[in-house]
Amino acid sequence: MNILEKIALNQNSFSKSERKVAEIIMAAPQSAMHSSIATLAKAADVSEPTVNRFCRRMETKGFPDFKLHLAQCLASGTPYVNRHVDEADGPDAYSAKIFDSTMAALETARQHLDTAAINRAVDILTQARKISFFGLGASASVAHDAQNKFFRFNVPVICFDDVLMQRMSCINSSEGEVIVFISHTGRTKSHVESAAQARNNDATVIGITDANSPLAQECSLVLSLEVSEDTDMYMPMSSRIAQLVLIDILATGFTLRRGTKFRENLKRVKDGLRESRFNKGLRDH
Amino acid sequence: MNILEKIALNQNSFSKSERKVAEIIMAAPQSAMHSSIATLAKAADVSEPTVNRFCRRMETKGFPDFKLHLAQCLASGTPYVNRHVDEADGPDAYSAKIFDSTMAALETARQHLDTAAINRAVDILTQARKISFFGLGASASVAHDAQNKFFRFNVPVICFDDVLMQRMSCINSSEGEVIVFISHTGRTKSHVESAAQARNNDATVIGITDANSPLAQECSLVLSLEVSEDTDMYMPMSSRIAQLVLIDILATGFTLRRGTKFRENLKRVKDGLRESRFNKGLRDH
DNA sequence: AGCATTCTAGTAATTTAACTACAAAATTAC
DNA sequence: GTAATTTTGTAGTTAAATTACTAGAATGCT
Repeated sequence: MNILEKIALNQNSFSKSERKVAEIIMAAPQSAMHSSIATLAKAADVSEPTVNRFCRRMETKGFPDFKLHLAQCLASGTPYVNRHVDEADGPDAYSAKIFDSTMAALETARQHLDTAAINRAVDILTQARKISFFGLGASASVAHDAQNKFFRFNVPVICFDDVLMQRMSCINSSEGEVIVFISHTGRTKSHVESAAQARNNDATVIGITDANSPLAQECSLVLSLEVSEDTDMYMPMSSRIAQLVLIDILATGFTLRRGTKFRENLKRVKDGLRESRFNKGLRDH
Repeated sequence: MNILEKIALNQNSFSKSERKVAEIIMAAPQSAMHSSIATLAKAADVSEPTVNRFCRRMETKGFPDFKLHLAQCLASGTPYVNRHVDEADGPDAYSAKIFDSTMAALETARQHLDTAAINRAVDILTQARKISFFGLGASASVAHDAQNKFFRFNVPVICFDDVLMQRMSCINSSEGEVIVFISHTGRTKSHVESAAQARNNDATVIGITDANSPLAQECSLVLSLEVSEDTDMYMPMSSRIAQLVLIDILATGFTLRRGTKFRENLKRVKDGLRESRFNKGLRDH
């Protein structure tokens, strides 16, 4: 937890002078960071040891250490203590909050990433005869994106965002095929059933989903994304982004595994897009 | 520029003792951050003022200030100075690097965000009779995602990832319609032409694209995303993520503008998804 | 209500860290 | 090889942070 959040959280349990210190810091963390203990104490109208005690209560070694913590949590842009979008927020506020919560989600996702599982997934994908990506709702666009990425690798890849097509595809699946199910909750009935079907046909099933979900039970390999509390107001936000980054990681692992020669393919695809562009066309859409 | 990069950059122009200091810091920035000037001086086998002078040369106010800078650049996880994926990288390394570069991209995107433009875009979207999202290639999945989000708002929304459908749709467009073109480069010929067509029919054209592109010229409003150097190896990565976050921001702005009552709609949509789930179904896919 | 106990805050003293001024050594230029 | 300049270190100074102790406020108990 970052230090400003911690201050905000404990605000109730503070004593009178501690609250004064907290307020001064919260009001202008940037300037608090650059103040000496004496300056800050004067600003909060308390004594220096009070400030010091405050720092200690926040589980830091002392004032200088406290400033380091403060610096770290101010490092990434706006110090929004509360990442939840509020009704009264203007464009500045809600934009910053959404960026904040997205980045926080990515940070936790990174920390909980199981690179061994990723490595195994890359193994499986590189050896696949055919790769399918299945997603529904918000996860459908992630599946589309995955298709777009793996399509460039010149491997048979397909993407379905439709329950029936997914089911049919699973019924006809066979050994050597890899099916990647993308689902944040892992509780979509049709996904669970389709995954079971595919496993039955000896296809390999990879789940990008919650580790403790019914879908995870049916998978040969689970890539779980621990995303910090979804901040979304009734909409998937951070989870989706984390899934996309995971796709990027898998795609990168894939190209690295395939070696240098293979990467020339990618360049060809990219160059091939040029003529559909107005000059300067060096990048993708 | 972050302070570690700056040190790495100036490494050549350092004197003998300065280099010693630099090396100690680069080798263990985390511990340097928590050291006193005396400890660090001893570790580098130089005198204290040398360390102090080093800090000043790095354009900081002194040692404590230097430590703050250090803290800030160590704040977001691993201090990978080089974020580019290397052939020799293992799963740990490339995963970390992709997370790093994605987050760095979001950080720059946030800093360059034009919230006034966002506010205007929200204005336009809330008043639209019909909203269309157009994307091709990697941007197609962003368009799909946008559709998924705005669909929940119970407004007429459509998404095309096909050149011909996009063109036809533009030909039939009229006043009151809003068309959002998503394109990283803004140089896709068909997009530019379709946008011009739509403008001709008095439809409102919003571009999520490069501000200095041909497409931007044709737009009523441009939302540009300044994304730090794309780290991708022949594939779009960070740009896409930033676009999605922008969609989240627009969607959030939309719901806020529509007010509390409107938000009950969203809850209904969410609750409606329940029965397609195995118990515990509180979230989207 | 009054006394005691505990918790809180401030003063003053101490310790520690950071910085300055100056001098010596080393490097470079001529 | 000497002078000039740059680099580095020593010693002293100042400032900042922390500790120990004491006064005051709040709470609890009889």
